[in-house]
Amino acid sequence: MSFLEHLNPVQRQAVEALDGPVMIVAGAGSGKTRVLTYRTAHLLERGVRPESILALTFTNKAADEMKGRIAGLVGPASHALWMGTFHSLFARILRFECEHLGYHRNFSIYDTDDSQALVKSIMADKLISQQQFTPSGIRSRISHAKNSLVTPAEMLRRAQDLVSERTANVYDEYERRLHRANAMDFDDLLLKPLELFRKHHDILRRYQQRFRYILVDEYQDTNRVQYLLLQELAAAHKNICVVGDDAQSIYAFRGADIRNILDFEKDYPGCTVFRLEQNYRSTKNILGAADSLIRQNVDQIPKKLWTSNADGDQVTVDVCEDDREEGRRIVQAIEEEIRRHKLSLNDIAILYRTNAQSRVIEDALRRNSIPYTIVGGVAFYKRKEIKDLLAYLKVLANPLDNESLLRIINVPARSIGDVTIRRIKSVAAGERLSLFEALASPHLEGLLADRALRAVRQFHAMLSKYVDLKKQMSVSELARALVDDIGILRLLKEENTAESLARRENIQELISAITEFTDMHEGALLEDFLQEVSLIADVDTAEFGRNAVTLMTLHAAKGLEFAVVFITGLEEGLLPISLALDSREEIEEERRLLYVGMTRAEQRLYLSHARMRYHQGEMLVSLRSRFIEEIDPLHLAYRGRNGMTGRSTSASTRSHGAPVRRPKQLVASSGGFSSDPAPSEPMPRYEDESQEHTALRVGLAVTHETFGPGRIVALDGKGENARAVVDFVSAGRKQLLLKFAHLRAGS
DNA sequence: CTGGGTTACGTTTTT
DNA sequence: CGTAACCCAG
Repeated sequence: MSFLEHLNPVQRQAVEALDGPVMIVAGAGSGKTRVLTYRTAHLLERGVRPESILALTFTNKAADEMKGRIAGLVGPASHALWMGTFHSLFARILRFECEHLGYHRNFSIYDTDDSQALVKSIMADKLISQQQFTPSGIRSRISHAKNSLVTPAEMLRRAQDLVSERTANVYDEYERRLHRANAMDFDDLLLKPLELFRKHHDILRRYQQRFRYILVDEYQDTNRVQYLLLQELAAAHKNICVVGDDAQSIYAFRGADIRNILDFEKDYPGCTVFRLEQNYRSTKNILGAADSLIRQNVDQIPKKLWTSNADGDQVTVDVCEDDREEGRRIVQAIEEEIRRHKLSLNDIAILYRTNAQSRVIEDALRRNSIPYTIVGGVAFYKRKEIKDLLAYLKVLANPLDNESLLRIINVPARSIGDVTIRRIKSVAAGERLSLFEALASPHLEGLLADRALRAVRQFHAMLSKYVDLKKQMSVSELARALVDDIGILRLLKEENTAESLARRENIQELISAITEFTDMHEGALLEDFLQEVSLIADVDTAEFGRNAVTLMTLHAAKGLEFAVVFITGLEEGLLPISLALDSREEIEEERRLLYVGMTRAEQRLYLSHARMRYHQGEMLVSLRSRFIEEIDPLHLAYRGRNGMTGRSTSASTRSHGAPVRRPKQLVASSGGFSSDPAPSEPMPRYEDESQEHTALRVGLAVTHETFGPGRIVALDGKGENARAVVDFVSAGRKQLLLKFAHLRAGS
């Protein structure tokens, strides 16, 4: 086997130990993905059929990439592998088996928003105060209970306080309504298969026989239910191989249970453990910095990660006045990176703790015409117009889906208001009908006003028509016809705002996505498409290919790598985040999160913090994160403001600060940071930047069409975003976008 | 019932 | 700051 030569001795052993339980403790950047792909390829070469291999990854994208690499090694057999996320693979199994559990094959998948809407309406029905208990709080308690296999009855029995009691109450009804709507939430996609396996031993045996080899990536982030599922499936043959790194466990908040990795040796006696400790990704300085940080954690498996890579530069710590300066400095550093190291923009990532932090950074990038892509944020499939259209399709796929029906019953507005909806609900409850059926109930006559009744009947007729049509049409034909019928494109066109036009494009994009899906999967059903979109993660949709800087949360960065990484907002209250400050365990998770971010970097790493930052519209003063103090200063180079180097004043007074060894290479700066004069080579241009406003300067007298004569007091921004602040003689001070303002020189 | 307008409110991370 | 819930006039 030729490809085994590309592995170091431990990696090779891990690839070759095919039978029996195996745990691979894989440090950051230690070639874990390579081991997983080679191991899978090795299994295939040994004659194991691809359908017998179950490989669980953290994102769909990771699965696709791995499939691609395996295809490169062993050819198209890789397509038949069962490779994907826990949620998508078990949803697939449920499509086959759910009838054993009393569901129809066309069941809906409720995302977090759908679940929360359901919780909310149950609370409203039960007259539970939504001020006292928030729907989102109750929803997450229910989810937590489900993942701990606690039933509503058990929860009620154990309830010590009012919240638990109320939650148990809602939980009970929640489960009932989900089932009646032929719907499953995210948790059910794992719980129901477990229930299935436990109730039907014959089915379990079938799957045990099918999946003779199981591989699990990112094992440190599995939760209890996932662990139990694996236990059931692997019980017969014990050919289970898990790969993980306790230092990169960052999902405890959603139930990931570190015990799964710590107890693996106990659960599978006689298992073989391999430790991948050589890092191939980062420089010595980056790895040393990350390692000195993670050492502060008490809960961890001791390990020594090392690298034979070059020393590289020290990790840069940018001390900024405020968040806007942080943005400016990142821009400067990016421009410098590109110029000096000949990197392209997609070698660069900017990471942050919370999505809200992206805005300031985006502003800075946009002002300087640096293209970027955001992973997550308001993802495509979470946009209103997209969710609305998907809700229509969900109703067509599963007419029992009440939540989706409620979402669209009056979208676009068709005169079915709150009162009407409440009456329809009461008819549905009285006659034990789904909402969809209730729309056609004769009992609505006399109960509803004429106008409302007509609207309801018309709505029902339209939906019924498409429920019938879906049997004859392909999914994409159905979607096109539906969009036409709703007239949503026309409505958005009439609105004719920048926003409505963007929405129009989004809807058209969704239609192309559906078309693409139907082209790729022959005979695909509506529910197959809906399942796919329900389970895609933000990272799955990110385009890393195009020439742009990548922005994302630290969580989303897991599993990725970049030549240059910026981690922003290293401040107390932000990283570690304020909500995590009161327990050691939570702070340790924050520390691991930073560790994950730092170990994404290959060549250079920048950490930054701001002394002041806008938080909910208010300027707040923040302290430098304790995590910076914990990093061995040998690996750090500070860049203060105004050319000052060393620690900022606020930090130097902290009692924690042991005498600091002077970093070797302090980089002096004057406005910029480079100690050597900037090369005369021009800055790279990313977009066509118009130079048409260069004649304008501060102090120049100008005239505006409507505001009349005035004088420029400030200029800001570049290209499309160039702005001027002008003092007008009669209209006062205005800020204008030059693109629109058409200022003329002279008065 | 709709739409405009206001105010209140919140913010961790995500399959 | 940005969104979501809420209120009121038509």
